[in-house]
Amino acid sequence: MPRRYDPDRPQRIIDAAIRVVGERGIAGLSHRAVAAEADVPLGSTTYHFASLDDLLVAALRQVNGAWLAGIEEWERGVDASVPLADELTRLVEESLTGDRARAELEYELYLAALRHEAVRPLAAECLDAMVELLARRTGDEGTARALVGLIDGLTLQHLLTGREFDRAEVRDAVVRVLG
Amino acid sequence: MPRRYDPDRPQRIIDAAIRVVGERGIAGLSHRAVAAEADVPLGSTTYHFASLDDLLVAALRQVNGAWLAGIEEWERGVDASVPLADELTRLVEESLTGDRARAELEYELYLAALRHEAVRPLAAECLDAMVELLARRTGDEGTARALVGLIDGLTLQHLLTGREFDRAEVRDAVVRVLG
Amino acid sequence: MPRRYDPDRPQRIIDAAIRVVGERGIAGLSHRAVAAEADVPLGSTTYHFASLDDLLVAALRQVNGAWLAGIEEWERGVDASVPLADELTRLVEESLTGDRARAELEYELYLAALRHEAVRPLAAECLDAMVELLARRTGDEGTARALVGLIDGLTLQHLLTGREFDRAEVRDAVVRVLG
Amino acid sequence: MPRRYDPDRPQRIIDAAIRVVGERGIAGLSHRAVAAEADVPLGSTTYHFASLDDLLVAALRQVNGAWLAGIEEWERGVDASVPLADELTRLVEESLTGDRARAELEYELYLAALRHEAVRPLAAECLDAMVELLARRTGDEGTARALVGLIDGLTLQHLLTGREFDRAEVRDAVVRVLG
DNA sequence: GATGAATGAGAATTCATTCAT
DNA sequence: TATGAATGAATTCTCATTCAT
Repeated sequence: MPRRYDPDRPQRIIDAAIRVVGERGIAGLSHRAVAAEADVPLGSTTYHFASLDDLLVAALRQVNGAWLAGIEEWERGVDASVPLADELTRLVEESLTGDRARAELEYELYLAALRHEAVRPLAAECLDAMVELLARRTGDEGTARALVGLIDGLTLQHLLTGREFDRAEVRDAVVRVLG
Repeated sequence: MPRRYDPDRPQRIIDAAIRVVGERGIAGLSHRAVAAEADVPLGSTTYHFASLDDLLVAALRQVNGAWLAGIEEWERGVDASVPLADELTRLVEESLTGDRARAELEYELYLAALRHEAVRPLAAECLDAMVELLARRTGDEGTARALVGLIDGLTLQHLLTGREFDRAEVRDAVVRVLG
Repeated sequence: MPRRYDPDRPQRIIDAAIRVVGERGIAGLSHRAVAAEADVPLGSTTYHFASLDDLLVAALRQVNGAWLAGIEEWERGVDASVPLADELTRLVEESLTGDRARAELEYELYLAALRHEAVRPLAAECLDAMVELLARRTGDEGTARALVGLIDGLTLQHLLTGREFDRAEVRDAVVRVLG
Repeated sequence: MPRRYDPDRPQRIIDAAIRVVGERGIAGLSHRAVAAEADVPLGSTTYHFASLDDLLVAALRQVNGAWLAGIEEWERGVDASVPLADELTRLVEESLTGDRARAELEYELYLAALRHEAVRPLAAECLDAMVELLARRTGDEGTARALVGLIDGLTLQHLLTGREFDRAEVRDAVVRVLG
């Protein structure tokens, strides 16, 4: 087998890792699985990412980045003439009715951080960024934090129970928290 | 070595499994680890629980039961003369300032449910029970669901960021959701 | 492949480990090599000896035992009418002109103990046993220790330089240490 | 990154290799470990030393050289008015009470030589040099060889058993071998 | 000349599960 | 019924060496 010159192999390994986590969860992440998914030799994954933790963090950092970009795009698209509650409800709805695998991936990040020391800063960073962004709209950090909590909690409920998304109910709760 | 008469060995195995999950997370659950923790032969764990999933479900079912019992005890102790928001804030505070390992264990249940088909009903049951219980107080399921979401989300925030518990802030959010 | 009932498999694994160390040195000891040599599955070696250290210690303990038995046999065969120096010289000669692999194995034990925490007690035990045994003949521990040192050092010299065994020279040195 | 002009990089790699062997033993020697310790790129170690054996031999040759220099310095410092036994005892004492890591390193050379074809000449050279040097004092090669054996054997005993250094005992043995 | 990248082999362990006793 | 033994697959990680740049 020829030795391929492959300058963005690290990036391809990260992408493969994200797909693996998306499909099998963080518990299913392994050097082998990633190597197979990226179609690179096993040793290549450990060459570029010395430990599985390194790879996990690199992958989650990228997921985080994409998530933050999505949020910021949402913010830029917010219509000032529409109540914030409507726009937030839309955000939740799009997250839930869109790619379920992606939503699961994002929440798996949160929960993995509970056990994974190395992942906690990533999750915290995500939370903080979301709070800060919402605080710019609400003018009040406490309210922003409550909103993030509410949204996260409701999203988890839906992911776990499979209940249908109820737009009015979510909107109503958001309105109340906004005060 | 005499074959000991040991009628509650299955229970002791479950208890050991809970300790193992509490210490190492669900990813750290293994027949071997449980057998060592319970001080029973390895074969005993597979004899009483044919697969690791069976053992995991049995353990989580027990954790759930204890959690529900705790909630119900909280409900019985609720002072009708005190605003519900105060009692709920106290509930969150006690969960966060008490045994962190226990809180993590409960949220790890959520994580497991995201990926583990077999665990999802347990998580859903827990959520539904909490909603039902709160609905008895709020008189309204939608509000109860929003409350549960808010509480879960805020608890996760605290577990992940390590931020200090801010009683006034939490209480304020609960008050708003209660309407 | 049928699951063989094989009650003395642990012993066979130890024997295989000794052969492996004999042929490739302690650095060449690996689960794989032992499994192949013993003709058992790889997992079998780790089942019976949880870590490679465990296996190494078990193997060296057996080598030690055989060595001690050899020394004790030598002692029982010592002819009281022959000067001790002659009998000791014979002991060294037999060790050097006999199975070179065995002699190397025994000295590798000594030297491995320098780095291997787990092996040190074994080497020390061997040394102490030899000293005690010789002290019974010399009546004096200090002399016994010097004798053991001399014998070990000369043996190493021969193993390392490949110099021919010079009976008179060795005997002469032993005589002097005996005083 | 500029290509630095670094004419004694090979020497720095050797020094790093000696430190690695000193800390982790010969079994712990690897290109990677040396590259990290010397703070040079991995490829640099294989560029200057084509195989790991080459590097090991270069490192041990240097250790040998330092050891021989130490012995020769000892010889030059020998006080003719002091009995040779006293000076030899001092030599052993200094080796044992000084840097234990250094003493271990020197005896690890012996271990390596037992198994490593390429290292044997180095060990033999060391032994021969010491014998020759002592023979200049004793006037007799056989006695010198016995002395070297005694010293090596006693040193090993102390390294392995951790017994306290007993000056009188060692001196007594040396006196006897000197005849 | 010099070096980062690449790779395939092999290292120790862990493990769920099966099966003979 | 209960359990120690057994096994094969999979785990992470390390490594010597080669090679394209």
